[in-house]
Amino acid sequence: MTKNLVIVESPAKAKTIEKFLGKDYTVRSSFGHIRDLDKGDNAIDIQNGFKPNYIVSPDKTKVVAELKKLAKESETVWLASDEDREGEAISWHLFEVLGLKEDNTKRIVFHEITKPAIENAIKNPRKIDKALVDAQQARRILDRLVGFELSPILWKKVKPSLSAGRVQSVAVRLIVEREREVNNFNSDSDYKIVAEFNKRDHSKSIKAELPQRFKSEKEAIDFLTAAQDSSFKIENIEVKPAQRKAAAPFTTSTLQQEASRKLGYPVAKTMLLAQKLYEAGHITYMRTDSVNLSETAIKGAASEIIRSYGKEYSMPRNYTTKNSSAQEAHEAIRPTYFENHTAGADAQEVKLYELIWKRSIASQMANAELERTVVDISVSKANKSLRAEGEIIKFDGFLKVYLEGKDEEEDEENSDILPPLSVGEMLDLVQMTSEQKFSRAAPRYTEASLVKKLEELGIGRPSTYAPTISTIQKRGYVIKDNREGSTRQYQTAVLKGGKISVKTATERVGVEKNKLFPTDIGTLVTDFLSEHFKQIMDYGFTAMVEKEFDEIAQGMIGWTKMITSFYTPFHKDVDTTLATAERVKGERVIGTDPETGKPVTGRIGRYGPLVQIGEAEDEDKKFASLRSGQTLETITLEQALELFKLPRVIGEYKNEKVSAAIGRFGPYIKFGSLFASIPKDRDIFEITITDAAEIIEAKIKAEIEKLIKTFPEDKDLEILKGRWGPYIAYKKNNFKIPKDTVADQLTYAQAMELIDKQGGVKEKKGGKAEAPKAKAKAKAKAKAKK
DNA sequence: CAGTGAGCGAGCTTCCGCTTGACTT
Repeated sequence: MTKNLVIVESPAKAKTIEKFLGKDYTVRSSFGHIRDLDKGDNAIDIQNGFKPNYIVSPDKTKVVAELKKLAKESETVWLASDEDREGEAISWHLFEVLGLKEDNTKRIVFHEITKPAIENAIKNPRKIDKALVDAQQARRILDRLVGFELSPILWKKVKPSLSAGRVQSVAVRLIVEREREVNNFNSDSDYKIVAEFNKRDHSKSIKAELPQRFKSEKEAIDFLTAAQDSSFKIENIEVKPAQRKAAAPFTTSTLQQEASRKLGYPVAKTMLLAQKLYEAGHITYMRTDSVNLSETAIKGAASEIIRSYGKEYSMPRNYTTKNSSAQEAHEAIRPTYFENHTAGADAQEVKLYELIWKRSIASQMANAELERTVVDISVSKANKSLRAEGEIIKFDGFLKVYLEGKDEEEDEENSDILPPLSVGEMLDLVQMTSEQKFSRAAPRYTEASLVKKLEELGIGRPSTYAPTISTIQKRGYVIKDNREGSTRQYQTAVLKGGKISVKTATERVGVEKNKLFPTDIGTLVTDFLSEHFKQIMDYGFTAMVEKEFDEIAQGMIGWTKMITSFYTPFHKDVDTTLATAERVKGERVIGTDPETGKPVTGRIGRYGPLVQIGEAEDEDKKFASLRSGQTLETITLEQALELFKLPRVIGEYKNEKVSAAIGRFGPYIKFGSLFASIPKDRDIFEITITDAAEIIEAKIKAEIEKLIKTFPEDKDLEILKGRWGPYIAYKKNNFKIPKDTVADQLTYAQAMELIDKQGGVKEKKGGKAEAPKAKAKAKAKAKAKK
């Protein structure tokens, strides 16, 4: 029997709060939402005012049963879910499902998990805000309607199992459009002049740059020629104080960006590690859009800063959230205890904690005081001056612990420390260089920079950024990929020792690592949706409906009215599209095959993008799959024709035919029934039989080494060596071997016991990726029999 | 894991947001 039952959303939070409240209070968690729209077609009764049919989520039945029991035994139930739209809805669903009574149910909210905040909340209970709940219902229902009416159109018109939605479809669109920008970008170039001078006494050197750039190489060389006979004089020195301010403490989005820039973590990894730090009590909640810090936190940071760095480094303050879509139910992400400079269970957690600690501490530290110096150096024979810039730090302030990273490497800044200089001083030229510089297209998105963009557009929430990124990759709309880039020539000219030498140099361009690229399906679906559902694909759509949700929350408009006025025209578009739109295959004429004179076309086939020689009705038409990194939109005729040169027979080895081709996992060599991947540094078209033999032998050796042990008792049982060390393979299932067991000494009985302990052999479920493949195989076999 | 690319066409897929485990390679 408990007097008070408090329900929060997260179990870690429940644990902390229970400590604050004492023994009269039992604190439990709902583990987020407990109820959702039913799965199938009867989730929303559209005819009947969009009446939602909610069911308790299958994985929540246990939690709900327990909460129900506790609620019945309690005098008062305190609904303490988050203070935002979703949190209010969670409270309402709890009220409904647990069968609570108005007179002993109290709704409370707090933005920070501190004792005063919670005590204050208990003193100021209120009722469930039904208008806010309605806003959430509108949000939920709109998302379901959009997602579950658009996706089936894609199944019919593009490909089965695809998906579309308010958030994901726009995320893909961003990537598709950025890719087109990059591919259509016409780079132009100009010429940058940099110079290095010595002081007359040769004590120090100074780097300077011409602030303007020249449009042509001729102008640049003319300038160097003028400089050849010039003298160089300091005309002006300007010294200005400047300040740098620390960045605000982390939100989910900025944490993901910074962990990506500084630690190279994908967003999902950052969230996983942050979750662990949170559960261990090291940091505050990691899904937040707020930069707010509690008073306790600000005080804690200040005393830690004073203790570690001194009083002059402390500058307590709070930040305001710029993003208007923020709901601010939580604090910023910060260490729970600032005195812990390090925390975490493994190296990766430790690094993330350190980042959070530094960022939070820095946000409470003094501004850095700088002194910027700008020096103008005249060139006597030219009507232009060079500029040298220097920066010195007078007081480091927050820079002592932390500086925010940047997304793009900018041109190297010449903000060195300048030596003492005086106006009128003459300088000696060491050398002056003109270099051709090319303009760059907007950079492709990384996972983290896409999150940043989505947040700017108000699309998605802290809890969904990482899942959205993973969904659009899982659906095959987007892939995270690398590009080796290509070389480009550029012109340079150097003036040194009174002579000008001109030369052509090369640089590497277009190198990409872990960037998001659209696939052909992603491009196709984006174009299709943009054509038929302009409104949903509009970058401002979410912001617009958010405004309406706010109006619902303020009681200015009923939620069914809002949904009706959205749904009526939307559903009409759905019907029209279903009835009139052609099935899309992304067909494109690439060119003509010079050998046969037949057209070469590209399109999306059942198994992905392909190129074809010959018309559809041609008996002898030929197909070839595109290689990874190639797209229908950008493939050239030359590249397409290349694809038909495979599979290629290399020769014979040990009386078996050896051929090379490209499969799902890249280039491979086939030798009898053996497949061996071709290493990345070998070209599939140039590989010789000697190279092939080497690869084959290496593969055979690896296959033998892979097999650690077999058992006479059961030939299905094998001990294999995998990427993560030894494991047990049995009837298509894999099982772990405990670390303290020596794999090659396992007996049959021990192995079977391990299998049993780990749940035994299960029928392989038709996983999403597997099912269609298995089906295709079965079909291919059926065909072969005929 | 790997060479297909239509077609009989069953029955399935799918959204966004709130939370953690329970899984496997």
